[in-house]
Amino acid sequence: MRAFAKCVARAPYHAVPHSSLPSPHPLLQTFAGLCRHGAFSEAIAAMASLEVLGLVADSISYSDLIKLCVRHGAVEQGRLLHRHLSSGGRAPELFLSNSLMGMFVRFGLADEARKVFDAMPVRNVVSWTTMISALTNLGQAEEALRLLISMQREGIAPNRYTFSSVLKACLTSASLRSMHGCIVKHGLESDVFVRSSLIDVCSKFLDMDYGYRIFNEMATRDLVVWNSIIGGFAQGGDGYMAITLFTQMKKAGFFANQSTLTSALRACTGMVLLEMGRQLHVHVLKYNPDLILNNALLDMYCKCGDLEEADELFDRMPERDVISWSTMISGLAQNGRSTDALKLFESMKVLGPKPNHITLLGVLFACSHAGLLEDGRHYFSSMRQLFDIEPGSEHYGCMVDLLGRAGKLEDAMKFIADMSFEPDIVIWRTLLGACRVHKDSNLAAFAAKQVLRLEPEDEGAYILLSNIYADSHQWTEAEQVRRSMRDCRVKKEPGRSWLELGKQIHVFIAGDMSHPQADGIKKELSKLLTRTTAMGYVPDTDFVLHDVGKEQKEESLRYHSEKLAIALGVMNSTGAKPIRIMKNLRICGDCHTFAKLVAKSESMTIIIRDPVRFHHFKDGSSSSPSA
DNA sequence: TTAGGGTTAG
Repeated sequence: MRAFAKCVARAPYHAVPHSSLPSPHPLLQTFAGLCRHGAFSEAIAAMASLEVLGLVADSISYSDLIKLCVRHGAVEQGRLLHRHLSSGGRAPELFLSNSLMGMFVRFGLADEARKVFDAMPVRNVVSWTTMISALTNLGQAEEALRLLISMQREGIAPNRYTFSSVLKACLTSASLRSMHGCIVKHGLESDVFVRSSLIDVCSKFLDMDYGYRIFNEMATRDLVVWNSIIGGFAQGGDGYMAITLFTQMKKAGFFANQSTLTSALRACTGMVLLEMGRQLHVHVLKYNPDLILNNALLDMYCKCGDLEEADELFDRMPERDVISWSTMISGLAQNGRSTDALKLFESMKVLGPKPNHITLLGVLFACSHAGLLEDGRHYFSSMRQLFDIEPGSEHYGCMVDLLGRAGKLEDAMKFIADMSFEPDIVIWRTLLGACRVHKDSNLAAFAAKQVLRLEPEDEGAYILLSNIYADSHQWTEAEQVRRSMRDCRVKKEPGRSWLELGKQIHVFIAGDMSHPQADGIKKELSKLLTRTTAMGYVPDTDFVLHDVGKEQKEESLRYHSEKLAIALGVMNSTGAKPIRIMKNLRICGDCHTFAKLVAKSESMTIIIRDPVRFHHFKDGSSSSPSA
């Protein structure tokens, strides 16, 4: 009733008789009709005639024409329209200026949007929000925040649209919290759009406690909010939390969309949960998965070591972008199929999109892990010439790894010295690792000092340095390093291996026999040791770095976490599926040999993933030459 | 006429 009364009140009781109004120019009527009916080219042509005659049409027609320019992606015509509306040096009216800004933003022409904005004599909240949103999307955070302050100085209050946009411009946890305070002051803290932005920004700062609190305080949630919180945990590395929330979301009655599934898959990838990833794949098949979801699925199979499934998916994908190709190339390389990775890169050069710096990282990784020194040099030197990619520190790191593995420590050192920028900690760590393998304690000491200069609490450097001294039986020096480690309160992260059996995850720590089936595992391990010893396995006590007796060393090797996991895997294996084991530290040389022989004696496939790569053991051979 | 979520490496 109230709406009806309003209409009546606005009705033109004293309308001017038609005959007394000047009749509009016929061209204006034609122009209005063309705009209203979407006749784009004709409307633009008519606009040129209006210009010649010095006629100005009505705002609704111009607004329709702006929408048509956007729909047709017609940048030049849009500019023409802007010029037409600004003719005579006057700014278009507020509503039209806002629309023009929106049009330029959609065309990615923020500078031109800014010109419209600056020329406006009056601006409303939409004008300010459009400009702020354009700036945040361009990463011009400071300018966006400056505009937020200016608009308030001019007496315009930001609304839910403004805050949803400007939150991306918070670059520190502190600025996020102060912006949250501002949102509360404006009474907008319960808006779902604002909250999902808040949660998203929290995840960027890895401040998920704060994000989770905001999420929990919400009375009503929509799918995007669930996606923000699940995505936040998945990207922040807390896969367990992401999966838990994914389950809760489904219980709350929401249906996962492509975005949700992408995050859930990322969580599985992070935790190397192949079985759960496969279950999600079944879920994905209900949709027509888009490129991003397929890429996430591809990455999950690669990172979980199921290359057959990854290969098949890659072939089946209806569309592949640079991420798909890079994922597959790195996946092959990480799973020990470097030659296939390089073959795929060669076909990408012919059939695929232009490689980017990440693609080249995968290629160099493939070379370094297969010891393909010359290929590596070739690809590295071709980066600039062929692909216009400037090598970054990661690419240099791969080259140092490649030279280091090949035992060319001096070349690696020279390579570092020739770098145009300061070597970072990763490069020094890589050199240090190579020094350990090739037992160059002098260079190792130098590299370790560089690492500790950049990161005084780097436990890896202490351990590697101590290992080098222990390898060369310099026990006093080894002990000295361990003592400085203790002084700095740096502790060695314990080796941890885990495997999925059904829906259970079994975790083992070196020497820890608290597993409920510990007795069975011990027996199985003895059996496996007897069989592998008969095949020539000799415990490689070089990998035990304490100054202890031979028997003690062997005892310590026997219960390395990956050996315990292998034993449990063999006990529960039907032989049909590979045994998949994950490890938090790099696999040691002794366990590498042991796994290879167990795979042969038991006729099984064993796949061990360490933080750097996968090791596939089958028929007594391995995808990796050594640890 | 203005707003929020998902993919490769590290």
